[in-house]
Amino acid sequence: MASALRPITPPPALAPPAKPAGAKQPPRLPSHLFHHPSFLLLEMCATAAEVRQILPLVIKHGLYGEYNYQTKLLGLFSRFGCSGEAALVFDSVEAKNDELFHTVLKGHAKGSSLEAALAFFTDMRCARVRPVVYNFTYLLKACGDNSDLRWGRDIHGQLVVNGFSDNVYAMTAVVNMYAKCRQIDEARKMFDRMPERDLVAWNAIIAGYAQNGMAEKAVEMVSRLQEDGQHPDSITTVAVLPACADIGSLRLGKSIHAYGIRAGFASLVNVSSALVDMYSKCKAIGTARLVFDRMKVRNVVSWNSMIDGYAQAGNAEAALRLFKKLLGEGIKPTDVTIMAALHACAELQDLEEGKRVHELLLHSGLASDVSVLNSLIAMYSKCKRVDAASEVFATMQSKSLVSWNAMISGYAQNERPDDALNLFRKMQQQSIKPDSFTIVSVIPAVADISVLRQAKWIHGHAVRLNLDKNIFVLTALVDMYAKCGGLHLARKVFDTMRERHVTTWNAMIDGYGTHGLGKDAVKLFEEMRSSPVQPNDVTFLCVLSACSHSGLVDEGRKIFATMKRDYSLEPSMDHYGSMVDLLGRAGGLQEAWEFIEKMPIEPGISVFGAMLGACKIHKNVELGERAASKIFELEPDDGGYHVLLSNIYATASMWEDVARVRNMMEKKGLQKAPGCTYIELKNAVHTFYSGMTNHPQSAKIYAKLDEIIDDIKAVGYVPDTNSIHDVEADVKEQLLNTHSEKLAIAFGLINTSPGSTIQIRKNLRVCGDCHNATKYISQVTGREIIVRDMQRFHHFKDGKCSCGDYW
DNA sequence: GTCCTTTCCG
Repeated sequence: MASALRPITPPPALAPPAKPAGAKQPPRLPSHLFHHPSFLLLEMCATAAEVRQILPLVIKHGLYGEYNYQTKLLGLFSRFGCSGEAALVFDSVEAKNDELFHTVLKGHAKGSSLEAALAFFTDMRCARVRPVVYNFTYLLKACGDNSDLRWGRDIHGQLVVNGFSDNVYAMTAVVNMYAKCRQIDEARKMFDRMPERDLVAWNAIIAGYAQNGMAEKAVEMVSRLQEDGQHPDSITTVAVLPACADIGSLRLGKSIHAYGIRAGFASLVNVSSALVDMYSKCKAIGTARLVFDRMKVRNVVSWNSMIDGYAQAGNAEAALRLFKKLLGEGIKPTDVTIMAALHACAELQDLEEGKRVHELLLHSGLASDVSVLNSLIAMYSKCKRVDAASEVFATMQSKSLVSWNAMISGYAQNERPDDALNLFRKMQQQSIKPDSFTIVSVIPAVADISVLRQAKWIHGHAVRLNLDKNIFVLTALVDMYAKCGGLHLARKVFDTMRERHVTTWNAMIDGYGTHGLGKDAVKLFEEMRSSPVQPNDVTFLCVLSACSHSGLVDEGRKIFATMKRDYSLEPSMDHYGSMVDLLGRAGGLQEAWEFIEKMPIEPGISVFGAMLGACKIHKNVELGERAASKIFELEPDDGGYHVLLSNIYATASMWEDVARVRNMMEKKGLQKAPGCTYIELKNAVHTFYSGMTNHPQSAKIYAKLDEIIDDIKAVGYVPDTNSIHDVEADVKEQLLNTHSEKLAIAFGLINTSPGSTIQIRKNLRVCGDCHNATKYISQVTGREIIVRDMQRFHHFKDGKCSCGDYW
């Protein structure tokens, strides 16, 4: 547009002859001659800057005093939110007639702010100008667009006072306003009160239902309008198609498509775009693409519908391909385009592509769009770049609730639970009220910290916010309680739920599994099979790992077989890994190896990893070496697997091989993640590393540990020094005795009252000697000790562990 | 001159 304005000199043929300085003004044009080029240019203006560019031309030709020009300029300035300039023009008009007031009001209502429109409306009433119907329709539209229910009601009241309550136009606007302000029942009430309803009124109520999540009602109203003797038009179609998508009824969507074809408007851009959207939301992405490809005319909404359709369907590659095609065709992306592209980058965890979209966004004029920036936060978080996300969050000029939620979720997903919780507190300090998304984002952070007291604290928040009926919140609570050691609380929440998602069942089954209650996991899985919700691929991972942790080999085998047979689910690499774990852990190393050889897909790292772990438990050097060599081919730089292999050698006292692996690690610069154990005490989480002496209570802790070790030795504890070499026997013992698990337990014993449960968390797998020692400690102290490690829970009580020493 | 399609955080 700006470039179209560059030659602001009118064409010579129409330009008035140049006048020497001091010559008298050109004669005023009669008002019907407003087709002067400058008037046309004004009509083309899309920004205030463009109007200002043309204004000198208007003045130069003495047209500024023309009534038509004044009206036009007023309309433009008020539309572009330039109230000062609008007031200037307005004041310069000598004889202000009603029409002038109406034009200005329209401008304000259509383009600039609702406040400006309302203020002007008040001025207009003060000037005793009689309002007309479309004053109200414009004002109501502005109220609806701003979701301003209070002013909407006010204007509705004034409309009634002025006697327009039987006017179809006015009442349609009222219906629309209430629907946009999410007062769909009130909208319906007004609709029912209308003395007569034209198609536009019907369309308004249909769209209202569709936009308020009442898809069935929207569909019902389409039937009613036909009973009323009217015929749905293209707008009806466009309004009701999102409702079909909402219901997920392809059949219904197709019948509307067919109607559109019969009625001859199926190929309109808006209808086709809505069809693309409907088909992709009804999981018929191929049909969506077919409709899209057949479109003769497409607008950016058509592209957005298709791109987002792919992104939502999980076909991120196709989404990005189409996004690039859109850019290639020179179409200007909108906020929705960018959001869909970012969504696809997040899904693929494609940071480089994500950065390119970010770059594009900076030059697109959408750089301060809150929704787009929220998507950017999500994209960086999913690509494991939470610091980049946090930078976006910090520099946003305005934030919405979604921004806070996205950032909290980003921290929670990236193992930064403390940052997630701090942000959750901060938003409340700023009086921003959390919603169900916030709670669902914070809960995994609490689960990560694994402190039951905090779990109850966040649950309390959910209750106070009245969000404890939300199925997503409840599912997150089930998962969290299980991960915080409160398995019975998880089940309690689970049992109160009237509706459950597949993820709800998965969380509970996995909870039983990680707590070593394999039989309960299988039982719940059977219950699920006869429930309305059917298992998915994740369900099988949960139940198979539950079987594995409890040694339920036959059950696991049977369940694995049902996967494909009963549910047509193709086992993934992780499922095969679970099966190898199940067989191998139970001692069937040969069977596990044969299972790997018979796999229909090329076995990957998770499969050999499970094999290696089983070899460690059952001290099988030969198969362990074979599994390890496969792993090092696939992933040469993982420290954890090197340590596992070296431990297998150590258990077999093959010290030269231990040294060889350690050497290899050193050469590759690999390190074993340092083991550490967390324990919470009075709102603070204490972290212990092996051998650390810089804790304030170190002296007391080591003294307590000495005392305890003596006690447990007296009842039969023998330190397992097998895996240590090259040092004297007493040093070996000393090394074992300073493991982080033991330090944390000693700390717990000192600082908690006798008889209370001690709960700790280890970042890696719990060590064999510590596991054994903890059993004895539970016996001699009469304490219950709950240990969460990387994989599962161990409940120690009266000298026994819930895992049955099988982990 | 009133009605409509694509949207971020589980």
